Amino acid sequence: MVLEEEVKTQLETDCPPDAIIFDAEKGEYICTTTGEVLESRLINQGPEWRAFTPEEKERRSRVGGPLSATVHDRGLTTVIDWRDRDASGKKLEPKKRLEFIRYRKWQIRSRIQSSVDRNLAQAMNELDRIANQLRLTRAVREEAAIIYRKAVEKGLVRGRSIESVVAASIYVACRLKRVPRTLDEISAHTKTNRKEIARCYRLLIKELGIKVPLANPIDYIPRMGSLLELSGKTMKRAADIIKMAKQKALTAGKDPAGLAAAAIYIATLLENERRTQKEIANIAGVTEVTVRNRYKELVKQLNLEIPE
DNA sequence: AAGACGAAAGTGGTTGA
DNA sequence: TCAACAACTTTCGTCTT
Repeated sequence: MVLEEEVKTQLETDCPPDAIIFDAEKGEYICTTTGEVLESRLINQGPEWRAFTPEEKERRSRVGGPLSATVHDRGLTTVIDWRDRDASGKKLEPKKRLEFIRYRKWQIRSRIQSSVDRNLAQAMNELDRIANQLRLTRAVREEAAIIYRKAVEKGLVRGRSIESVVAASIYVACRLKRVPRTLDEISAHTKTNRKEIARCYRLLIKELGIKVPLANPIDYIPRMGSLLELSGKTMKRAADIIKMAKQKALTAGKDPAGLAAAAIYIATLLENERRTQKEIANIAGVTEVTVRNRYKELVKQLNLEIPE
């Protein structure tokens, strides 16, 4: 990506630009000489909406950010900070300070300053942070925000860390929107472990009555494929293999990521775009052994001919 | 030397009594 | 709550390219 190349030259470091690699997964720039993580600069997908009708334009083109479920108060207000400091961080003079206390009081009165609000404010921060690192689309974020809101309203967050419930909401949103992210990927960006997030995830589906479509290995292919820099043809091939496997009911109970990995491995062999099992396994978040096992199964059951 | 393969033991999560 | 169980991981030795 051109953009990333540009960023490399702007990073404050002694590393030569061509020694820097970009980890698209984490959104980090890493220096290959020192192993140092230089900066986690991510493209923030800002307001992006279009007006289709004149009325819409009228309504939407007024000042202020877009309405969004990912901001706790839907992005409508400015918050006066509780610290008695000005923008540069200096203490305010006593007189000014009193003034601000007055302002703040009014602001608090003018909003419903419930615990729910405060919880949401913090949660939406977390959500944005994690979603940024996972490079999730706006649609997924909105979905996650809505799910989280419901969870708060149902009192499901009490006794659990905000972060883990947020992470679980994101996971649910990903599943619903068919954006494959594994629990491991999500937990890698949080302080909580996978187990806790999985527990929250189960709670969410149960309590909110959410029906989650079964994870489909095919959904993993485009992303894994692009990380491996495979051609579209190879990805198509991998998808076909999964389809065949599904018809033969070979997919039940198997880790979808492992299946996708195996299908990709086979496709690379068939299309002569060889990748090692290790490369694929790393990206899929499974081990070589699993790739191998699935690969063996698939080849056998589908009677595939693997060229030398 | 790196990759592929497979056996064997270990791990974490689910299920069912 | 516990044990059985399936899928997956870890580890390691061997074979292949």
